[in-house]
Amino acid sequence: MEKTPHSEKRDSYHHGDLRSQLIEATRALVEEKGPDHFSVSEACRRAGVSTAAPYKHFKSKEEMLHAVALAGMVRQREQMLAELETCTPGTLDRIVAMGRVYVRFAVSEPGVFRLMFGLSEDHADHVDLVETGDNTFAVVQREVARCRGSMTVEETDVHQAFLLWSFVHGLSFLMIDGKLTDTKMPLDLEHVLVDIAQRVVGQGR
Amino acid sequence: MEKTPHSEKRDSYHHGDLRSQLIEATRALVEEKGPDHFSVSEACRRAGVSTAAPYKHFKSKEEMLHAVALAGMVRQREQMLAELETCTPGTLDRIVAMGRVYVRFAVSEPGVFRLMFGLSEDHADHVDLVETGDNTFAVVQREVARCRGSMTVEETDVHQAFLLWSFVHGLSFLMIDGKLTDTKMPLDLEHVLVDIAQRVVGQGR
DNA sequence: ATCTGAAGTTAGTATCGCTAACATATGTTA
DNA sequence: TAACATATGTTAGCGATACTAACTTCAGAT
Repeated sequence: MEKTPHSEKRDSYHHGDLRSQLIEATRALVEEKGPDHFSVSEACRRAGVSTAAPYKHFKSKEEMLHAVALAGMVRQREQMLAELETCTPGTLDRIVAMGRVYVRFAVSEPGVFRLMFGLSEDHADHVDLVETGDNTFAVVQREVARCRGSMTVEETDVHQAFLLWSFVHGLSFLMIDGKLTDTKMPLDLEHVLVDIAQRVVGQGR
Repeated sequence: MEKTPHSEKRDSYHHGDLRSQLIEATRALVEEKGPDHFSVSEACRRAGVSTAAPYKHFKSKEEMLHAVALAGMVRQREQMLAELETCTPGTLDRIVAMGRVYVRFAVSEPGVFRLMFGLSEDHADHVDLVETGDNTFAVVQREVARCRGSMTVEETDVHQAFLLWSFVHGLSFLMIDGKLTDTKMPLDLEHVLVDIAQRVVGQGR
């Protein structure tokens, strides 16, 4: 009674793992075609089920995309924490590392990144998305405070963390939008990240 | 033989001004429903024509959205140049003013702003979009150079202009995505813009 | 052994993007 | 002025899509 991996034919009427396989199919399609050209039908074809099946697990197309977006935020956060492990505490290195992860994620998963931020969906009413985002942002704030040698987050830390976030967020979008062709804007990412970290965190205020 | 304004019934078989009215209807709908919930049919209803009519003027839905995006970029650029008129040359004021316009545009026309940047469409192959964007960016570079007291744009100016652009771009997206609820992040936009301008342009490198 | 509910299916609806074929008006030219 | 060519509308229809309703399958609890 082997379970069906990916999109192969089932031997049993029930699928067994449809929800997570639909999420994976959705994620893959969002990357391949872009979030605005994703279709539920195609995800169904990949998962090898009828087009009505998803509605036993999600109440709409939007909810499927939402699940993918949430998984993306969690992944992004995990990558961030992992990268932090490699840097010594209280240094600018850690700020730079977080920015590197942010941009790297956007570039390697532009479809999901757009889902997480670029869509017109009002994310404000999706509590889980907001919470995960806040959670990640809190990590940045903490690191900024530590650069100051403080263990508690003050208002200046929030301010600086916010400047950093805006910057890497914009940088990520510009990169995945192809606004930075190598010809007209040769970009040394590492250099830029260090530069901005110094300008923002390196000199207080 | 009065021409039909907006979506009222025509007295003649031909519309007379369909192309521009479709663009306007598209723009309005993109704002109201978001770029991802725009439909050609609905634009047709607004313009008071059949659903096949647009295809005499645009070859696809994408091209309609593209036209709206382009118009948006032009509008944004015009607002920028207008605002510059009000500031004395060679001052940080001008940098701040451009940032203010950028963010203000995004906030007041989030739908169009997302069309201009947030979509997965590969804008790189739409020459007109790229050119308009480059054109606007060149203005920023020039202003940065002038802050240095130089009339010619050097590499450092390009670098700094790029940092500024990334920042306001990210800030704009975070704002329209509702990531900055007033409660958790009370944002004094003007203060933030001045701060970032000083950090980036105010001290060379 | 039966019942119940979760998780599939088929079939069908409304909407959408787009095309083909046809209709109408307008401006050019004989 | 009449005929034609062209631009710009229309209707009708196709295939894809999101979603629902009603039915089927199957596993687990009693």
